Order: sequence, then structure tokens, then C-alpha cells
Amino acid sequence: MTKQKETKALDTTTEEKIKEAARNVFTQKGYAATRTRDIAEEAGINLALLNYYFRSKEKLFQQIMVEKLQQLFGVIIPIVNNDALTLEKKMELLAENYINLLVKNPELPLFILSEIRTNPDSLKNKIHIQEFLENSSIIRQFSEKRPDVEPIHFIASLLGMTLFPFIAKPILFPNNTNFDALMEERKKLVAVWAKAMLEA
Amino acid sequence: MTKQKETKALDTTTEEKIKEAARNVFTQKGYAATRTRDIAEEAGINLALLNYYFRSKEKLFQQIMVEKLQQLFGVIIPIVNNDALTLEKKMELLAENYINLLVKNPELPLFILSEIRTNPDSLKNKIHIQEFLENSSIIRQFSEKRPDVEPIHFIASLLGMTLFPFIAKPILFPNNTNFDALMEERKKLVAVWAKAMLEA
DNA sequence: AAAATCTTTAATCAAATGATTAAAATTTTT
DNA sequence: AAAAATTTTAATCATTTGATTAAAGATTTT
Repeated sequence: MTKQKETKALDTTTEEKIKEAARNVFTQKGYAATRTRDIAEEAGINLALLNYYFRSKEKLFQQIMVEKLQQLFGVIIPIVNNDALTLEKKMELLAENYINLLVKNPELPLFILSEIRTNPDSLKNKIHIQEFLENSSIIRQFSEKRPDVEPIHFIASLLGMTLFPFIAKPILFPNNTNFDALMEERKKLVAVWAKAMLEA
Repeated sequence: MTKQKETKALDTTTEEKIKEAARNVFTQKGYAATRTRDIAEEAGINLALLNYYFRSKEKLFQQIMVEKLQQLFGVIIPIVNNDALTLEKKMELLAENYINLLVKNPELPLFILSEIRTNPDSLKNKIHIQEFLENSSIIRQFSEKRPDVEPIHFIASLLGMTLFPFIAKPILFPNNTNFDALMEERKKLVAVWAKAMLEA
């Protein structure tokens, strides 16, 4: 197996080709609407290889899902508990880092949320975001700053302003013109609006 | 057909039972993950009746989708072009009306966005939100108030703060405790934050 | 060089699925 | 009451799908 992981500079293994194809097709269509033949075609391989390397469509999907969950939530984790950061700075960094991530992977949040909706168990034992947030210092910082407002409201607004444009991109930005520039501009706007929320 | 639409106070027609079941199952699982047998079982009818009344799964789905699109976008339309309303009032009403709608139909935005992702054509010729917004007076109001900021940023933030908590409910509010009360509270918060955004 | 192992292929399969159909039951119309 | 129309049922079907398999090819190990 280690040999398979070694790759030439210009080549990838069949296994990695399949995973890359799975990332593309699963995030575009979702699990149920994706046929194994779609993935094989995208990877340029024979269908049987999918089962040879991953045992089943479901197991391949699970690997992609775990990877995507880590990608999405990995942004939060190093920031919200960093005691060296002010609340304002945390909010600014969350917005900036998420926008950076999603400009490259705009389908990520909708993919995860859709699959959780279709299969609520797919989040179980993988990510405990609420418990994690409850125990993070950012929640304490929100409470100290605004004891009159439930901290989850700030979290929902900050993430809403940051993730929602990507989730609703087909509706809000159907022509895709200038999208990247708008998202770049949005980093500063969300940082300003985050501070304004705290003072309002 | 008119006779079928007439219903007794306590009964609904088979056709309406099927549609109600379709609403439930499609919005929970999405089109591809829903089997016609699921809908028949939820409606308590024989599978053949689905084809008898709707000709196909796809046609049934299209009816539900159009209905849901109207439901989601119907909130915007009477508000954004109402010249009697100030910009602040429009934003407040949008937030309030959307929260009222989504407390009753929390799965609505994610359902629509997911189906658009899986089948990008499903929005074509149905809703032209961007063009509609471009020609609405709210855009002009945003430009007058803040000529330095693209109006779509305000729209994205307002809708993000309003819709996103419902879209991300399984992650942000997994225990569902107090959710309705939080959303009720959120109406006022979003109104305040909307004004703060305009001034920031 | 030969054997062992890994990878790939083409063919095939069982199960599931959306749709169809003939017949029966029910309701409506005459 | 009889005929016609509508609705419902159980059975069935063609197609699709995820998975399996034997065999062949390629690579690695001895």
C-alpha cells in the first residue's frame, strides 16, 4: 500500500484519481444523485476499480465526507480558543479564513449541509460543534461583551454573513461575474459589520 | 377534476395526500434520495396512484419545487419594491417575514438550494431573482445610502443572518432546545444589526 | 526466470426502482 | 337500475445500479 502512495511528480495513483473524481462529483451532485459510473467516468477508470480500492460507494463517500468536515470545521478550531486573540480579531479571522477557503471550494458548505439533511447520522461521532463551541473561549468573550444577547446569535450572524453568499451563489450571483472580487471585498466588510454588531 | 378539489372538512383527496407526502419526503431527503415507494408509504396509498395522478416522479417533484420557490421568494417580492417603505423598514420586514415563514418551514431554503445544486436547470425560467433585485427600489435605496458598498453585500448579509440559522440548524442548534424562542428573539436582533450595517 | 502479488478489464448479476397494465372496486351519471 | 367514468389494486416489467468475479496484464519479489 505504501508503494501506491508514492507517486511520480506528474502522476497520481488510481486510488487518488478515484478520490479526486469522487470529490468533484459528490460535491456537485450529492451522494444519492451520484452513480458509481459517474465517478469512474470522471476518474477515467474501470468501474470495478472503485470497489477494488474502496469496497463500496458508501465507504468512498464516508472518506470524502470526513475530509470535507475537517476542511470546513478546521477553520474554526484554531481560532475560537486562541486566548491571545481579542473577540473582534477572532471574528475578523474567522470571516477572512472562511472566505479564503470557500473561494477555492465554494461548494463545501452546501455539500455538507445537504448530506446532513439527507442522512442526519452522517454527522454523528464526527463533529460535535455545539459542544465544542460551548466550551470555547469565544463564547465567554461574547457573553462578557454582550451579556444581553445569546452568543449563538453572533455565531449564526457571523457565519451567515460569511458562508451564506457561497451557499446561495446560484441565486445571488448567477452570472458569476466579479464573484471573487466581491468576496475579497467582503472580507473587510464582514470585519466592519462584526464590530458593528457587537456595539449595536 | 373540480370534484376532486372539493374536499370534506375532515378529508383530503388522494391527489392532495400524495402532494403533502411529497412535500414532506422531498424536502427531507431531496429528489434523488427519495423513492416513489417512500412517497406512497407516507401518503398511505398504492404506488400506481402516484403515476395515475402525476404521470411521473419528476412531474410531481416539479410541482412541489415551483410551489416551494414561490413560497421562498414570495416573501421578498411585496417588500423590496414597496416605495412607501424606508430601507430600514424593508430590511426589518424581510427579516421578520422570513423568520415567520421558516419557523414553520425550516427545511425550505436548504431544500431549494440543494436541488438547484444537483440540477442547476431547475431554477431556469422559474425565478430571476438577480434581475428582479436589480430592478427593485431597494437596490437604489442601498446605493443612495451607501454608494461605497455594492448593494448585493447588504442583501447577502441580511439574508445570511436570516436564512442561515435555518440552513445550518443541525449544526448550530442540534438539540433543538429553545430554537423557536431564539428565532423570535432574532427578529429584533437582525433588525438592529441591519441598521448597524448601514451605519458602519 | 519464476513465482507471487497487485492492478485492471469485460462480463455478469441480484436488487432496486420508476413506470405500466389489466382487472376490480367505487363513485358518478344517465 | 344500468351504464359510464373514475379510482384503486396487485402484479409485472424494463432499466438502472452497486457490486462481484474470473481472467488477463503488469509489477514486484524471490
